[in-house]
Amino acid sequence: MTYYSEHSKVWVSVDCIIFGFDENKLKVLIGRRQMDPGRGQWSLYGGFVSAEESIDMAAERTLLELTGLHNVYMRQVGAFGNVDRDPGERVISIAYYALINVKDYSEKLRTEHGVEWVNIEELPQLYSDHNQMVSEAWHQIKQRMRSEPIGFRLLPQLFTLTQLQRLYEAVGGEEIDKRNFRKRIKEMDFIEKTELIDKLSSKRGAYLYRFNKKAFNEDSNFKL
Amino acid sequence: MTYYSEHSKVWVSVDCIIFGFDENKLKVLIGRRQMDPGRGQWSLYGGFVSAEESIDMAAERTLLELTGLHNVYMRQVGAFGNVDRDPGERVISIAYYALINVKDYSEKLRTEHGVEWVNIEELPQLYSDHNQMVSEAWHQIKQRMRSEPIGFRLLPQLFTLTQLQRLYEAVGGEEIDKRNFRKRIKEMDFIEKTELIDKLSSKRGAYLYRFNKKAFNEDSNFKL
DNA sequence: TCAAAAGTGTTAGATTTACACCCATGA
DNA sequence: TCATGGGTGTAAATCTAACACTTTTGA
Repeated sequence: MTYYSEHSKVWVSVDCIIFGFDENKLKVLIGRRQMDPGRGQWSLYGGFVSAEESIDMAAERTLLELTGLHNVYMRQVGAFGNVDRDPGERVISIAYYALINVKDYSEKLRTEHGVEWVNIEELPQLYSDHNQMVSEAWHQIKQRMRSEPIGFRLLPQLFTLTQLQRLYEAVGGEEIDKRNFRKRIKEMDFIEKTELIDKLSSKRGAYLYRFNKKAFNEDSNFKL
Repeated sequence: MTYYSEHSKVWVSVDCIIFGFDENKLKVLIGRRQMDPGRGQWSLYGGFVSAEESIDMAAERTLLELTGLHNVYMRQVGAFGNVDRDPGERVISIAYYALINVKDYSEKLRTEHGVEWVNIEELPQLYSDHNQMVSEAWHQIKQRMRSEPIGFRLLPQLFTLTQLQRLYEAVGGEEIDKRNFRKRIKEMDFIEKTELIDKLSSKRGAYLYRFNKKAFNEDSNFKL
């Protein structure tokens, strides 16, 4: 308290927009808020930033606490700091989004925490300014997914081209021409066709592909 | 202190990356830090967020304090929150960038505050993580200037096409073909040619243009 | 008279978009 | 046998990028 003691401090929290992709829809993980004020309202999952951790670490810790997952793709959305954004106290919150494969999140843990995957187009009203955070995060991944190969984080390691296309359609919010899409994919050598065939989603079966991160780092140019 | 009292609070500050354009260069306003720790180091201009103001208001207040300017284009860059980013105490800082016309900032006020316009390519080492803030802010305006007509904020109301081109070159960091540039400008009807001629920067003289905001809002499609 | 900046069109190449049919299989 | 999703190529249109000379005028 030596330098800045004449200034007042505030609570700082992090809120996580956890994106998943399932049933051809972009989903967000939300739950009922467990504390006052606003107990019982739909909400993003968040937590307070403690004195000994960076804001990035706080976001990672919060995500880990909820999902048990490490090494997740997370990026900051921005700080939300209206004075009355939280109905209880003055809290500044920093939003982060995370991209996970829904299959990596155990149903058991999910239900234990009482959170649910909800279609991003059908979100209920959320606590505080959380809807705004989600919109902003969605906007950001829309942009970023065109120029960086981050979409794969939302898919299993092996995926079909149709799955990949549906993902891009769900995030971008509009249909994509199948042939044009596949043409562009074929130009990216780091999206590798395997000899494996997925028989779950069609009778004929579809080739499974994988994203080769190492090949991407050498070759590295992505554009969709 | 009723709801969240078990959690610790932190100081939150705002730091302003104030961009200007002069002598065909993108410039940033920096000054010598007036307080400990780090007194005397080159630094962005900033201030603490008080309990009664939003973070956006804190940024506006800080900018007003330094420049006397209202209604400036300001956007949040993001939150910077490493534990030891500030050498004195744990402070989370939210960076904002502002775009101003250097002519709108009186030399008198500027010297009173002891700040200077420095070419963004030639910035010295700045206090704390301020260089990182500047890089990130620069990156963001580079992106945004291609899709939104915000560059005009850095120019006088009346400007020549060469000035506009030099601005885009300075921000983008690469040369632009003159004819292609002017072709695209001509397609945007909200960039209006006036009958006025600027004789300062060339012997022959160049037509002055103005950005018509109202026309833009009706017509509205910008791409550079 | 010459240096310095203003102003002006065309063309080749690259990129983007639109579009329709056959294939393989399980039910 | 038929409904379902998998897989494939071409052509027109649009966009982008490259490029050079004439004009004006103050010094």
